[in-house]
Amino acid sequence: MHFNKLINTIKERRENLKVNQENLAKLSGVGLRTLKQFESGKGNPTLQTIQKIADVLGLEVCLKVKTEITNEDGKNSL
Amino acid sequence: MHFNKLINTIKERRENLKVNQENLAKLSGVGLRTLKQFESGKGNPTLQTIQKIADVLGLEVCLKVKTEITNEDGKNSL
DNA sequence: CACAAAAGTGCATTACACCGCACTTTTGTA
DNA sequence: TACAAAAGTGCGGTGTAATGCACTTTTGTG
Repeated sequence: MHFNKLINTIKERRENLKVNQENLAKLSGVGLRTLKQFESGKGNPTLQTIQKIADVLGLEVCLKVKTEITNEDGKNSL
Repeated sequence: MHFNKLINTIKERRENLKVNQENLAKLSGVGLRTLKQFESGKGNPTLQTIQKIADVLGLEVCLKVKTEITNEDGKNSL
C-alpha cells in the first residue's frame, strides 16, 4: 500500500515550516521513531498518529470524492 | 480522540450507496468486526484500513490546510 | 406488535503499530 | 572535502488494531 501522497504532503509541509523530525515529534506527541518510519514510507500509521502530526502542521485529515481521471500509468492526469 | 467527521462521511456515503456493513467489509477486504468497530466510533484504525474502505466507496483520504476559525468552544464557527 | 435484516458488543488470538535507544547513512554548507 | 545536523534503520518490549465467532440490540417495514 502506498501512502506517497499523504507522506509528501506531510513532509513538504514540515519542511516549509522549517521544523525537523525531532521537533515535530515533540510538538505532536508522536514518537520520533514512529514519525521517521512514516516519512520514510515504511509503516502503516494509525489515524490517531496521522491526526496528531497533521494537527501540529495546521492540516486536517479529510475524505473527498474521487472524481479524478487517471491514465494508464495510474498517475493523475492533472 | 474523535474521528466523528471521518466516520460520518464514511457511514453516510455507504448508506447513500445502499451497501450494508457486511458487503462493504467483503468488497474492501476489511474484516466485518473492524468495520463495525470503526463505524461505531470505537477503534483507532490504521491508514491502510481507512484507505481500503474509502477506496470502495469512491473516496480518498487527503490532507487539507486548516483555515477555519474556531471559537472559544473549540467548535467550528461555520 | 412481529419478524427479519442490519448494526453493535464480548471474548480470545495473532499480527503489528508505537516507542526508545543506539547506530549508520545522507544532506547541506563552510 | 570535512564536519555537523538531519534523516533513516536494527533490535526488542509493550500495547492494541485486526479478525472471526457467537451473541445482543436496534431498525424498519408489513
